[in-house]
Amino acid sequence: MASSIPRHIRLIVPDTPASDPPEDPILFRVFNEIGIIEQLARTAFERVMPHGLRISQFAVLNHLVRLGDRRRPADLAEAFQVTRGAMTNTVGRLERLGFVDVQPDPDDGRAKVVYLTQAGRAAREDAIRALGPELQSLDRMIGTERFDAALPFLTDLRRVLDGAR
Amino acid sequence: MASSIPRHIRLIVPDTPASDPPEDPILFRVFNEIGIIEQLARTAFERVMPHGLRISQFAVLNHLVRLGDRRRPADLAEAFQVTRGAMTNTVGRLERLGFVDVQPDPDDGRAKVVYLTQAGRAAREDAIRALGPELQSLDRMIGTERFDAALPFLTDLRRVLDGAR
DNA sequence: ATTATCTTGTTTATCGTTAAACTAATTTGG
DNA sequence: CCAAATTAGTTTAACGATAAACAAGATAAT
Repeated sequence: MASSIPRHIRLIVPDTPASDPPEDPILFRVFNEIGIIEQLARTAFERVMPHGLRISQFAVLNHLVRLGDRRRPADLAEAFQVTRGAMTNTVGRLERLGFVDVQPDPDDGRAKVVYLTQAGRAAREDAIRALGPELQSLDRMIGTERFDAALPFLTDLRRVLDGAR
Repeated sequence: MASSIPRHIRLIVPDTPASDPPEDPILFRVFNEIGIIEQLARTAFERVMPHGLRISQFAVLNHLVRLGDRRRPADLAEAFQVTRGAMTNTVGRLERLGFVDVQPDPDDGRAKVVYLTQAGRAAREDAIRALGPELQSLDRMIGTERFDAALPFLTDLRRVLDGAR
């Protein structure tokens, strides 16, 4: 068995000499890759992100610019599939950075409403500019078509996982 | 503009009435889905996992069973693309659970070697059994072929991201 | 040989996340 | 109309991860 081979010989003898390495089932492998990609992408993006923005914070800024601000934290939590506690944290940090303005909801005493500030819009532009080269490089190395082709699968997988909660 | 519509009317009036919602670039959308999937899958799996095992801990157990134990923590960290600090934590927890045995490496005074215990092998079996229904359900809902089709893209994407560190 | 460099593993601080417990406000049903 | 149930947001504890600084052993170079 492989684990009884002395260390200094293992540099020469391959790990699984006779038989192929036993493969994980396909679903394992897919989720494993997804987990690693998430980690690598997050750290790569956050490395170039301006203002010390995290992906989660940028995502909220981006959402507010694209779909309009005046959103309640609960709606943002829903949109990003995170707990409200997580969104409390994210919105609080954006507020301390001066990128959003949080007001009580005049129509609902429990709720708050999140508004973008001009600084927030600018920060989002900065972030998109900073992310550009990184994304372009990935686009060149992989090919847009393959991202296009993968999206429906990922969307369906997300929907199914989301439905099963 | 949409953001000036009173709250009680927004239930009737769609968010983006005239124009379609501006779409994020395809790469954004792919990474966004991947991030959400990672989160949902991790919590779904850990909910059914026995012995309070985390995905990261199960992944190490599984790796040791499949590829053989007697691995150094640095190699495990490399294999899973995590920092050594993270692996110190994971291996330490597995050790406290009695699922691995950690010995000093006789060939290298800096290093350690991780061995599986019988309890570790059994725990991995338990986990695979517990994960079964969850995975089968996903398989039925999505279709194995689509997982097969997606894997090469994910593997390439992971490799590119990994190479760009 | 000795020094400089690299490598292994740990520790500390920081972060985002979940889960669960909690407060306060709104909505629903008798 | 009022009690019960739901909803919005916060807080706390636990966890896994990164990054950076560190100690100690191994390797390489001169």
